[in-house]
Amino acid sequence: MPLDYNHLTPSEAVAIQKELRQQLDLSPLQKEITTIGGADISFNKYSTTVYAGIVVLQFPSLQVVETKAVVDITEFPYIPGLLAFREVPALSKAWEALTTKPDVLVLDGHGIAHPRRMGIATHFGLVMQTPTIGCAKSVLAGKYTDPHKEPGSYTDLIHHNEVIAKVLRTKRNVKPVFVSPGNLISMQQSLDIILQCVRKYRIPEPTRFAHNFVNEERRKYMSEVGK
DNA sequence: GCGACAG
DNA sequence: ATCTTGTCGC
Repeated sequence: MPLDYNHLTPSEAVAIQKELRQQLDLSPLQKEITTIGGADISFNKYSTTVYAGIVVLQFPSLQVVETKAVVDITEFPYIPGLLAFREVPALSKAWEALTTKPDVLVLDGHGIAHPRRMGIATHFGLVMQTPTIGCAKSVLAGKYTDPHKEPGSYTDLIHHNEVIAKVLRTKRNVKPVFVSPGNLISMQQSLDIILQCVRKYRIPEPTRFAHNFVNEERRKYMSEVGK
């Protein structure tokens, strides 16, 4: 049965995070990576309709092999620290619809770089029992010093004396991105994989493609129907 | 109590 | 996140 977090109160959501967290496994992924996925959500401001999508790419060539999108309704609001309760249900449906489950999935948001180590990538990885990586565009928790300006340089994002993410400069003269493991993968592997996914833009290809894809789906759906 | 705060 | 064209800067 599909996930339904719609009628949860924030404190109930936090309780679920603390429960799920006990199953977290950040040991190195043994399997060789042949495919990688990118997941994202798009929606119209003030609307509860969300468009969730996942793009599967060949790795390391990054050629797209499959795309899947679903339209869903989300009642849960955006609350910093509880993003997963708003987006994971819809993303799970897109995941189930995939013909090819990627070896690892990159989500638009944090993995363990979260106040309770339960960012959206970690949450999704625990619920779906699959390897995930979080790649966020801004920080939610922790402190860091700016990485050098050379592409590929990085520093540590630290929270309560723990390294919770790598602050990575993907391109010259752009803000860094925050890479952290979600579940079933290590911090070092997460960083290595994301580095191999950087091409011409600041955002690594998996999430960049997913972002473009869900936006296209949203506009297409709005013109076909009217909502 | 005050400030911060993924998408 | 989303609404949006041109434009300043490396």
